[in-house]
Amino acid sequence: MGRGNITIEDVAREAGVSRQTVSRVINRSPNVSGSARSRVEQVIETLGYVPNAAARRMGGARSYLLLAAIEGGTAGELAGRLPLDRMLLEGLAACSGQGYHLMFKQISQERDLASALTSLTPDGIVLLPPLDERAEFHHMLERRGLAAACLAERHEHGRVLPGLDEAGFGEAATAKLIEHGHRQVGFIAGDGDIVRSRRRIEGYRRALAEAGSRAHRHFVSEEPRDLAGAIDLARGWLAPTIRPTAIIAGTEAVALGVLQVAHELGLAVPRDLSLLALEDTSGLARSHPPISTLHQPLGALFAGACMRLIEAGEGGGAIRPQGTLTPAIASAAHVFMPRATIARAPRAV
Amino acid sequence: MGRGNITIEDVAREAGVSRQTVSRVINRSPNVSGSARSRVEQVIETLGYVPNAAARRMGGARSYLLLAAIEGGTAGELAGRLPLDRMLLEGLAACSGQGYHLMFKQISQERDLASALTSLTPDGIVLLPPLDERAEFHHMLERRGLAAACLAERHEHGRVLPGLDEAGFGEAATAKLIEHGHRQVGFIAGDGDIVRSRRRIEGYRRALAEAGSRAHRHFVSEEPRDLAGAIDLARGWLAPTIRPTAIIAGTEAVALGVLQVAHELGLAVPRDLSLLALEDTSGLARSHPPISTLHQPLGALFAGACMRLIEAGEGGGAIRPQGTLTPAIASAAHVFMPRATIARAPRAV
DNA sequence: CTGAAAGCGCTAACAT
DNA sequence: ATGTTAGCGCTTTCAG
Repeated sequence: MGRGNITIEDVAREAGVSRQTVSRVINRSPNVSGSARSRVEQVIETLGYVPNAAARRMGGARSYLLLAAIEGGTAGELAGRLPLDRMLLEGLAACSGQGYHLMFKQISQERDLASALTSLTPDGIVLLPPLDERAEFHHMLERRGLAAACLAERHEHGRVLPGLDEAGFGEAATAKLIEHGHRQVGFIAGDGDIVRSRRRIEGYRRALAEAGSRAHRHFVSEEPRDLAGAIDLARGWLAPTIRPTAIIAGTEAVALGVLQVAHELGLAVPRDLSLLALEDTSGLARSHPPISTLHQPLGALFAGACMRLIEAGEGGGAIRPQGTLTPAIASAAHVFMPRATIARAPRAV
Repeated sequence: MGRGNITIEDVAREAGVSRQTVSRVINRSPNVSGSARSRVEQVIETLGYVPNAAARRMGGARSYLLLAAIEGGTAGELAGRLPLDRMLLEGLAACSGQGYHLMFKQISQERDLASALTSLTPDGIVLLPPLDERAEFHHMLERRGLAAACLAERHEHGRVLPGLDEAGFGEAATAKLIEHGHRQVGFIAGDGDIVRSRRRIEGYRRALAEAGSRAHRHFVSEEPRDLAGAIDLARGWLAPTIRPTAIIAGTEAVALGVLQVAHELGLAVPRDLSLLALEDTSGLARSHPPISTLHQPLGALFAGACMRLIEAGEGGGAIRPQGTLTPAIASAAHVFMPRATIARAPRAV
């Protein structure tokens, strides 16, 4: 027994069957008689047997390991890019529910990916943004026949591409306000991923242009704003007579800042000003009034990606290449949290 | 070559040595001639060889895997307890720098721990709070001869116990304010881990009592406060003539709330009111004025715990039991970030 | 449906 | 200093 752990051998002996039968039971092979199966399951329970993951992999089968690839950079640099804490917890829940393990790894170059793959031989890999846009990575994975997944897919030029649809996200947020009669909609980017902010603004512009508004020429702040920056900007926008009737805030800090300025200026929210935040935090749920959000549920999207990878693996023993992955149906790309900061636009501006 | 990966065998053949010599090179064994070593290293580089982690474990040696045990619960429940995103990133950096892998796992009961250990056979395990106080877990690890580490240790009743010294943390924060002449120091707990908040308050009380103050009888809020709650409370405290001259805020939200109330009431910060937050976030660094913090660098503490585990393993081939772990010298238990919200107490209250 | 044999890639232990 | 041998625990063959 080597290090004293209970092995498949122990279970086999105790149950009076061969190792192979035990193996079939733990791998849910159909070719096991009911009696043998129940006996083995009984012994497994009694002995508290747990298969050794490394040995399992060595047998040449699945590794029951999923890899989540994070972009390179220090903790400080990556701060706020992705809600890694939620993704970790929700991904863990999805994986361990299926008997899978989950491991995160920072990947900068192709060789990092190659090392991780040969060293760990995962059954699948989730390319977290912005790695999901690196064609080289997809190629390498395809070459190795490894299942890959992204948080979501976007539709562009009639094609389906990997990556979050940030433009669509910005568009949807804007549409939500337009629905309520707003035309003078402002957009303030928060600090975080600048690239993603830009894309959201594209969508915002598109939606406003289609609605015949020109607000996107005056009321956009592309540069990242923190609380103080948002406050400064909001004062400039909201004090004049001609002002936005609704503002989209990229982050919690921006939303709180705008809300504060509205208070200062005596603007009632949402009567005089509607407010929509693009991330969902506890602070927003508890402000006065609580702030409505349209956000990407990245934790759920990540868990969904893990599930798809697992299903792809379970499918036929062999792991299907990335192309055959089922679409991200598990969770919506964005979720609206109606709270108390969206109302119909006032008649005149 | 099985799945097409380069194995130690390929390297050995190419370098004209035995597998064992290659193994010795990658494991930094001293018993290799310079010529053989350089030849092997050359081939490894050329072929891009990376050892297979599973096979390495199977060889009976180290697994080069560290496990971080998180308490059970959903992502929502655990929100804000621990800065898992930072810990993940900083831990990853520490581990991968040493050729180690890092895996997080939620552990609720003993059997979860047992499963994780037999399934993954990690070389060491970090018990994240509050798991670090579960004696059963320590016992199990000791029984298995597995190295364990916590984020930090605390000193209590003359004994060294696992776990963060939350009381000492609260005490240090209070002392910092007392140093500046404050006696009327308030404490507002944020939402998050209630148990930890309580302990901090213990330390806070102790420090004030020793300084001969009775402020801790009036100006303590044990119950978790969010932004709105903090604002309500702060209004009650700061409007009267007899009021705290300094406030310790458990979280960012609380600190920002207090600051807002100070503004409302025309209290200058820090002239009329000093403010110290117990967590360090970008929002605090950017408020007006930026808020001073005394915080636990949990990311760094976690990375330090990983390093200690790795060193313990490297030490003598066999992994040393937990008792022999070196203390957490890598990083201080708390870090003071002087910004602009602490000043000497006003003369009269 | 079940068992026996062979081997995954690596490293301890033992030789040399 | 280096090579040889024997597994680690499991799963894939391939036979019954």
